[in-house]
Amino acid sequence: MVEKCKVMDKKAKVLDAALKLFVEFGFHNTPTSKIAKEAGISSGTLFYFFPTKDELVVALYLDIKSKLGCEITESISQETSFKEILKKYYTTTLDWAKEHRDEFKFMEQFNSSPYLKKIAEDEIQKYVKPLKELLQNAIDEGVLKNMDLEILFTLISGHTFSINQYLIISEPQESKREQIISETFDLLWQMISA
Amino acid sequence: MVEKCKVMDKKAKVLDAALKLFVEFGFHNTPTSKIAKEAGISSGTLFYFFPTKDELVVALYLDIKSKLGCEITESISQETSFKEILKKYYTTTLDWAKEHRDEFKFMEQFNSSPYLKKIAEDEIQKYVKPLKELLQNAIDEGVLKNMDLEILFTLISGHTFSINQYLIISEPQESKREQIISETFDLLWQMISA
DNA sequence: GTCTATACACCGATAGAC
DNA sequence: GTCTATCGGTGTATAGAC
Repeated sequence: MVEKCKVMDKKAKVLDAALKLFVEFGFHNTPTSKIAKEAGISSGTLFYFFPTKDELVVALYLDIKSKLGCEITESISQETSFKEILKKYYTTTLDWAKEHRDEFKFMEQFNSSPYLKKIAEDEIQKYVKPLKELLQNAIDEGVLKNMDLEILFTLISGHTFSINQYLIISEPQESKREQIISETFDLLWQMISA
Repeated sequence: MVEKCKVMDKKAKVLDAALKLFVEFGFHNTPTSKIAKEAGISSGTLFYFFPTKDELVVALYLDIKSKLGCEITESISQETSFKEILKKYYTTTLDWAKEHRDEFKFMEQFNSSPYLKKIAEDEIQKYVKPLKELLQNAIDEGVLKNMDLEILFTLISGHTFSINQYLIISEPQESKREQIISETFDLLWQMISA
């Protein structure tokens, strides 16, 4: 047990260091030697935990994805009406992105890179399936416009993503921020609700 | 003149080759030697035109940006009403993305990479300024909801971008495609119009 | 302007001691 | 599990002939 904790700790330190450096310099301009140094370990130890650099990159991505997934699942568990659930989805994602700026930036970089091919399709779907099921129900119940599920999903993701970009760049004060989130959710809702 | 044409031709070939390889393998997994080979020239010649690999990457980005900019400027010149202009903006962007898949994929990769820092802010703004002015006018005239210009711009870009992603992945038939574009534009319009 | 040949730095990964 | 030392491969960029 003690052993395992130690392992996780080192692994986590490597992932932390890698995240920080990847976001600043990009995957390729970040040598494993620098990651090891930043993590406070030797190069040999890094490769003991992650057999290749690629595996490290992928592991980091999956780690972040799962953390965000947990956060969202937890936050929506208390809501009941569909609109409230969706709003929670929206706000939680934006809040998480604010508190985990590097993680978001990294995911963005990863998603639009050829690395994405290395991830199995079902691994990707795992995190979006719950939301898609929710949306399908809402369509069936006449809460949302009767449109193609994939388009609907795309619209919501795109909206969330772009408002997130805006919030990151403009850095509004907390009260202003909440207002923007609330108002842009209303706009989204207006677009997709029946 | 003949000299200049020859130069442009070689440069263009390098940019073509680089685009193709970057999209498939990513920036870092594409050595300059392979770019030169794909372009049918020697490594030395490549560095004669582009002093560093970074400059090549940036030049490619600016080249693509400017081509898309031209296309849009041209296409909207004949429209008169604001709604028609915006729709033309929307459809032209999506059509261009369809015909220039690699270019779009590359821009996406570039935009979410640390390379973006290498581009001057005004260089980026150059291409978005015309649209922003248009939007400001529409707000002032009461055609669009009175909201923050930057948010409005973000919303439109995000919408366009995400529908583009959807169209690329789902590859609908031409008639279906046109229907999707038309309907999603209506959704966008519903969201932003006064 | 274009080529060939090559310098030389760097990086990912391994070997082997502890 | 962790370190140090190092190898082999690769990639950017240059030098110099044509």
